[in-house]
Amino acid sequence: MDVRELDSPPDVNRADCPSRLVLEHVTSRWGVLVLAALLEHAYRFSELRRRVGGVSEKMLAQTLQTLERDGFIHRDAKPVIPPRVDYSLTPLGREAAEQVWALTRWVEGTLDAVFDARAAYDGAREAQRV
Amino acid sequence: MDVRELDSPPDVNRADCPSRLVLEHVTSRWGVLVLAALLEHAYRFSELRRRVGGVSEKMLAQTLQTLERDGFIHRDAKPVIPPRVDYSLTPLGREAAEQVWALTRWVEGTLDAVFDARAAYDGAREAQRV
DNA sequence: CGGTATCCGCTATGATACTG
DNA sequence: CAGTATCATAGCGGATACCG
Repeated sequence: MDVRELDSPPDVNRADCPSRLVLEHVTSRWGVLVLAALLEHAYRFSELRRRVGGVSEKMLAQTLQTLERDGFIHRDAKPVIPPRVDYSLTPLGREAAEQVWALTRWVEGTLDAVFDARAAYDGAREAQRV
Repeated sequence: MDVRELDSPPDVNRADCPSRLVLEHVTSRWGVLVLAALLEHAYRFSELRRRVGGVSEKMLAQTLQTLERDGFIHRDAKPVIPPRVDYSLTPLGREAAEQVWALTRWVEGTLDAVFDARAAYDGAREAQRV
């Protein structure tokens, strides 16, 4: 990975860059949490809804559809009554999930440092205002 | 405008989990691109604005303030006329930037697979509708 | 159970104008 | 140059109701 590659063909810098969209799908508010949950094991719809705190049916369905369409999630709808649908990660989705999960863990590990930084920032601002 | 936010107890699954917020800061639309740019070298405000395609002054300022407050970015305002302000990564910010940059590169590398998956998904839907 | 359809408020984002 | 202030708007996300 060479950062200098960004210099001339800065695709990521174009507003319509397609990778930006995929990135936003996997790093979206619910995308991160869904991927993280499915890293454990497969989940049914309502299980997933309980597992991921605070997500509405609509947003869960939407997130799952987006990630399924991108090839990150496999949807297995069983033709039984009552309906049963299992969601799991595809190999591609597992890679994605591991990346965002690593990032999540890193963030959690640096939370203390972030809080310190915020306190320093806010403190400096407060002092300046007086 | 107050950059500060409310803090709350841990657990990624809770909607008010603070790490979720930090994660959203670094993976935000402009956060990703700003961090990636600063991975190269320090930038001035307007340089950064040109470097990151399509960002408004307002959003760039807001993104920089948020990331500065979290301790990811260092702001160096020189008391000269005309004003000159340099932005660079802190050690913590460099770690963050490397993570999101890795994720970005991974996404770019899987774009073809994602497009294939989308074509298959859309094709199946189309066939089903007929 | 596992969704879809509809309405709607809120916030993130953006365009423009202005300031130190 | 490096922002801030103001206003306008699109679309994210939630609540609710309904369907197979």
